[in-house]
Amino acid sequence: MDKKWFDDMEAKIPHGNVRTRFAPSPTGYMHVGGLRTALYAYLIAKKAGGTFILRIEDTDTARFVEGAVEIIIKTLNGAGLFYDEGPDIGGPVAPYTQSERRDLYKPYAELLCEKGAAYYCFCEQNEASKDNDESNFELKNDPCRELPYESSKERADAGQLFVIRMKAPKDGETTVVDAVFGDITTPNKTMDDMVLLKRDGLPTYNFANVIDDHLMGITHVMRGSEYISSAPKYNVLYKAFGWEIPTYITVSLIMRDAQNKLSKRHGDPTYDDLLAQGFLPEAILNYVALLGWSPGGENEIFSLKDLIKAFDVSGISKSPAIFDINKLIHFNSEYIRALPPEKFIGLARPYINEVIKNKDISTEAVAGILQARCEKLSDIPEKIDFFEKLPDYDTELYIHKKSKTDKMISRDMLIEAKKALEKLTDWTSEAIHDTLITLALTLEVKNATLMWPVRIAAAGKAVTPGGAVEICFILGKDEIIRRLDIGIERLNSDHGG
RNA sequence: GGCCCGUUGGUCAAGCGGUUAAGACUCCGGCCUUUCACGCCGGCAACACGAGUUCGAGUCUCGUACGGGUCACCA
Repeated sequence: MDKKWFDDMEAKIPHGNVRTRFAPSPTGYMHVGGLRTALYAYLIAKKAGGTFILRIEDTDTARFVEGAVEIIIKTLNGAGLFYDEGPDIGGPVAPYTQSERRDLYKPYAELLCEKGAAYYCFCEQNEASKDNDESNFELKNDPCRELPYESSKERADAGQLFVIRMKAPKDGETTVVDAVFGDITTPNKTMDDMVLLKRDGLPTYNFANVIDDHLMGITHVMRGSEYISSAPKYNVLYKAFGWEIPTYITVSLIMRDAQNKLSKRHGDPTYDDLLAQGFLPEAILNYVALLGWSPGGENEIFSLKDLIKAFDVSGISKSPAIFDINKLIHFNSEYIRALPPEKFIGLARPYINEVIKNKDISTEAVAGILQARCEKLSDIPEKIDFFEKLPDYDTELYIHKKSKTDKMISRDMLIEAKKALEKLTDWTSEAIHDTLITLALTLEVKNATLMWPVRIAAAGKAVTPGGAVEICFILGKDEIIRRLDIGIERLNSDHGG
């Protein structure tokens, strides 16, 4: 490729103050760690008023997954991490999918060969190094490394199959500067001649990354710590090209426990799994932001907007963090409770309708008693199933020490409650409440002595969302009278033997 | 095995040479209350270990141990 071509490429590079990218490989799902990387990259860009870019790294043709790119796009948009440039929306350095950029990489690899910083390698694919022999870690000297450039080029041009490898320095050391980890210095002799361009003509991840980060004008490169040992090699490439090295921001892994990182294979939930389990995107984002990053203060609740303001690279932790579903649940219930009621009703409706088919039962009213009481939306069905159908409960439930009830007392209370409620024409929460409270007063029993049996008869469950009054109201007069009768009947027959 | 990185309660974490070592989650008490939940009050629980440096070390240095990452024509 001639010099002009390279110059043209250079000329196209945008020079924003801050440009970050999320560069996932389309695997078919988004894991929690990926979401966090995307979030941090987004935050860094937005905090600086910069540009956030989505780039798809699909140079492994063997791993093509149908619909995987759509999942990534859907996730990012769903989480509110809107990118300014990307495969579906384009941008100044399109395309943003590496497979569509395939012809860009080879000229750069060849340029490196020409400069003597890389070489054509004609060896058979080395299957030995990818096997499982754990004792074989030696860096081998590639015989093609010493081949003269001109003759290699001729062989390649003549159609002989080849890969292009980087010529790693043998002496000295390389220092990588990382915004999180500081300076990391490694001896160059531990660097291998990594493949830049594969036999199929496509670049390796490592090479494509360097090329595209440069060509897209990326200023801050964010990635997981699994790439930290490759960073010295990136520096060698940048140096060979004479390009400016971006700011590296390396984040530690998210683990499932002290030994293993979070993985779908081990059954750890992906982002979509979490959504399906009834977690809110905002809660997931908030939790994930705090996994490996600390704002310093005592507040833990951050909207995306708040995060943009608060985020700072200096708060990123070097040590890995264990994903704790309990804490996520905590965030989720906080977010659910903070939702405007109309919003909550909308989210809860499908879960409520799952078990409640009876049209007389108000979804809004059920949602009302639920909002403060659910940690995940998926908890809803089992909490409210009794509204639809009175469970076949045990009369032992009527015995409650703190409320001073036993079966005898409960039966009497139900009879009194039935009488009082039957007379009630104005079926509102207030009216039911007043009626029952007045009744307790008249009977000279504590509120609980009356309320407990009524609630048990109404719900057939020891634990319910909401109290006797709310449940009565929601079920409606007819149904309550019917359930009170059932309760009385059960207690009678229970007693009579 | 080489190279690199990490190590504050069960978990997330604050802490940047002098603190009674924050806070949150979990768990356990108590209060509130018509159950539960919410809310409020309280409690359990930590600087991996060993040498230095220093008047003084969770904080600095070096070792040790443990854990992780990486060593593919995968990303």
